Amino acid sequence: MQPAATRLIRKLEQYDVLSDEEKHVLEGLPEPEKVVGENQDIVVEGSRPAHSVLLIEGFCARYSLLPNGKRQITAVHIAGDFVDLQSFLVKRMDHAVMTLTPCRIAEVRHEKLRGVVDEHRHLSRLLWLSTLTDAAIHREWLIVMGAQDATSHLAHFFCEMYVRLKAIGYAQGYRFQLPMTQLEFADVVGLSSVHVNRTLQELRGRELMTLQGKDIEILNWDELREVGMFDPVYLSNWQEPR
Amino acid sequence: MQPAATRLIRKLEQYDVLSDEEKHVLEGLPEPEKVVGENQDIVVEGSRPAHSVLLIEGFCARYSLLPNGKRQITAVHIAGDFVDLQSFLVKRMDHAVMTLTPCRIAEVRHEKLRGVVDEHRHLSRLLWLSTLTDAAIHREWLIVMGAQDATSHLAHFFCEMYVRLKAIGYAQGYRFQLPMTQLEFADVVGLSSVHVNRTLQELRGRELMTLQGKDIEILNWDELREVGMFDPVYLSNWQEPR
DNA sequence: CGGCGCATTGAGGGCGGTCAATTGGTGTGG
DNA sequence: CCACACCAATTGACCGCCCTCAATGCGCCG
Repeated sequence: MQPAATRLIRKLEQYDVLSDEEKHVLEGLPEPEKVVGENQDIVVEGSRPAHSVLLIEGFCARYSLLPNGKRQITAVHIAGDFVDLQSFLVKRMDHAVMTLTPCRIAEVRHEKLRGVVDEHRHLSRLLWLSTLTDAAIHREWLIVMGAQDATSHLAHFFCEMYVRLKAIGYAQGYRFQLPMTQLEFADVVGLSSVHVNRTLQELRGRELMTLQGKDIEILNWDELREVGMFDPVYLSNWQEPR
Repeated sequence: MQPAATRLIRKLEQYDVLSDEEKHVLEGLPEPEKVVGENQDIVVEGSRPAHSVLLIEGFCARYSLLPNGKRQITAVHIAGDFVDLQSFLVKRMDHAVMTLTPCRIAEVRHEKLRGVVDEHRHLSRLLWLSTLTDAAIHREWLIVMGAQDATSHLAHFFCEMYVRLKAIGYAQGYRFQLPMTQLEFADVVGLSSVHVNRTLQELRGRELMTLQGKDIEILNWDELREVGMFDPVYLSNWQEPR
């Protein structure tokens, strides 16, 4: 079994148990792995891809550029995420996806995906569910963006990334790596990088977390959660097995 | 044919042509219509509904309440929208849905939906697509929320609502009804109602639009679009027929 | 060693928030 | 028909969060 399929299987097993046959079907799905450097667009706005991208290793961001020159990051993707599964059903990309780090990716051709979705009801629902989880994260970001201040917003973001990274085994205790610059944080939370910097100092000063380069340690999970008003249900809200 | 099914069919026909058989299947889906007064919760946060709600007539809002006392509206739904289709696959509602006006709704039981989705690949994809359109709107709201100022944000919101209402025949020329209070606008755009009020005065003062009570008229579409950096592609970005 | 990108700091300003009062429209009961 | 209650819209005053501009430090790499 190639690693790309492993990733995909593990991803969908988050949602429900897979039969051996289903796993076998999934193994045939991804194309051979590719390696991409950092700060590269892997999906271009306005394009009309014939495949979706499965992220095997690394970090990516979905983003849009506005006429006023600002960039808004609308999602941060980690290993195992289907970065643009929606492009399977949607005509044209209304945003771009770039790598934040060097990445290993595998493409999944829509043509093949179509076959799997049409033939395997259960897998089809799981893939649908995976886009619904994306939407749930979008909604949560919207809530935080609209109703929380800078400190709270950043706290929430770090809580979310911690939970998601922990879930795929990318955290040791309360330590994890988040290879993003403060400018990228700023484009996630809709603040200036200057203010992000000051807010990070506040989070450090309150001894909620440390952040040096890419290395983060959460020092006080309970309080960080409270400051960020973070409730992780939106991240793992799928139906139980059947 | 009952009106509820008509609505659902028209909704999916936005995405692709439906066969007579498919239409027939959809006709059997909605339960008898219900009427709900304004400011009522029709989906409760934390609940685990056995049906999804199809909005036949009226306006609804998805919203979340935060520990800090604020309310964030994450979506505004209009006639024809499937208000919580995602609850079909997601365990528990992570937000609530309330009526903004008196509404006519029809429930669609998940049990029945499951049958349709399993038996009809094409309909299944169209329903999936409808949740992807919701997600696209979420992303767009995120972008606007994070990267545009108050004037621009409200202009964008009115552009979006105009295009969506126009598409279902709810606008005459550049006039339409949007039965929301300024406080509700505020909870959409993440501003205080005081500032919304002042921003509306600016939009009026620049002769971009009028707004008296529920009645809106767009006076200068091109400039309103430009101010709001509004590009409607995200609203109708689905694949062509097949 | 020099260059470059990122982090950090300072100063000043503006957008939008909060608090509070007033106006106005609408529905209801006397 | 008027009085009153209630809710939405509006206005004013003041404040604070976050922005912009700009300079400085700092680590990494060629």
